[in-house]
Amino acid sequence: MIEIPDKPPEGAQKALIEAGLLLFGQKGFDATSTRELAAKAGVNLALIAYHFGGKDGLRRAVVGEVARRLMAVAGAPRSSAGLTPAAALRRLQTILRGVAAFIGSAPEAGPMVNFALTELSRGGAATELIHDCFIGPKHAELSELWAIASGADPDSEAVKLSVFAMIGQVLYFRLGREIVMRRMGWPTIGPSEAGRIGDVIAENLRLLTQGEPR
Amino acid sequence: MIEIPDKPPEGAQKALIEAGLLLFGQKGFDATSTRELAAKAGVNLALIAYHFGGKDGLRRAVVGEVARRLMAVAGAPRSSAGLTPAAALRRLQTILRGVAAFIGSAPEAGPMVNFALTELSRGGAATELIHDCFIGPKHAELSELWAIASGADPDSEAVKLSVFAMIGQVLYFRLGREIVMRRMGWPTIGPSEAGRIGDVIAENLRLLTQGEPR
DNA sequence: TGAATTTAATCAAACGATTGATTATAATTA
DNA sequence: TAATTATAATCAATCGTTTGATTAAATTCA
Repeated sequence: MIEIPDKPPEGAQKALIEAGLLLFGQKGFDATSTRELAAKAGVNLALIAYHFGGKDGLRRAVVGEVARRLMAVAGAPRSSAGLTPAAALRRLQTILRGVAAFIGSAPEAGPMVNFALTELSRGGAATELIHDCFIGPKHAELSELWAIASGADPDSEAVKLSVFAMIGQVLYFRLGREIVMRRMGWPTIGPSEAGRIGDVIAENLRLLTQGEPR
Repeated sequence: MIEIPDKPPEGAQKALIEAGLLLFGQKGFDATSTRELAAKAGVNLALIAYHFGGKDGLRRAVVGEVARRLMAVAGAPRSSAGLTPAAALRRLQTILRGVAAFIGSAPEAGPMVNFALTELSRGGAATELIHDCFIGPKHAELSELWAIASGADPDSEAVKLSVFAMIGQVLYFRLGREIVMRRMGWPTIGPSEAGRIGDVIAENLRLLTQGEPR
């Protein structure tokens, strides 16, 4: 069972969790040794077992911390009742621009996204947790906004799938970072490039929600 | 250096590469032991060193095989000269529908996509290879089609980014498979579900390329 | 108050198990 | 014959974990 700490850990625990988030995300769980973790955290090796019961306990703690941060980033769910289609679109665009900026250029986003997506694609125990406390509610909120903006039914399959597709768009710019940089001829993806990615996503959003259905 | 074999391997080599593709994709490279690989391949342990020089050599061989298969799936690049916008859109939709069907429901797609994306996100030596012989040319072809369909400049940043976003859409349905299934209430993603995903992507494609620019 | 005890945290060192790799020899195959 | 595969043993290195000792603060008790 994975639990979400209500308050951020401190001291050695915090150092180990941060080292885990970084190294697990960069190299993967199995490629990271406990000694490496301890060294990166500046902490004694035995503290992994002491605080988390073992390496896998640290993995669970990292998952919990990721979930905690994601919830903090996402913020409290805002009601979209009474929004005009234009306002709903604007809010969608703002959210996606924020996510694109964070995911594209925030230095801590890389390991976090890598770690989370690896956990998800391997179908570990993290799947349920991350779904329940982040993706589930957030997807529902985005679907509602999408429905208002486009005039469709929020519970329709097309809307729900479109929202997933929209999420996938953004995530790929982190996952395929190297490829994108190479192909675009960008030396890096900084705030400026992330902003231009956000522009394209926002424009896509407008076209997808405002276009005439056939 | 990674090389692409011009003809598919046979015998023990083939068995080992297939085991590698499966296990590396499912559990990750470092989580897979050489003994596990040999057992899954039904082959003796020493043959990994004999044929590939070691575990990492097998990894390179798997990358080469993935590149070979991707090129086979992608097929020869077709010229899009002289296409009408409507025809370009149709071809785009057909390609994406095919990719969605393969990625969404083909059983061998999971480990392959997992493996390839892990290699890409870790920025290993595979990045260059997969980019040069698959993503690069394919992205150029798709950009050309997109440009014809939408009337934009194929070399514009917006078109190139839109094509990446389009690719990201499709990939996410494999990577976030478990999440999508859970949220959609689908027990699995079979040909039927993959088809409906393809429908949404194709419709999105139409809206994105045919919508009025602002 | 002052001594005794408990508790939590940290440490260096070592443990047994597993890892990838190597070796020599035999059997098989083309 | 030459290339390939199987068998089985062994290697050094590294793995995750455990151990017993040490430290410092908190608690209890006389």
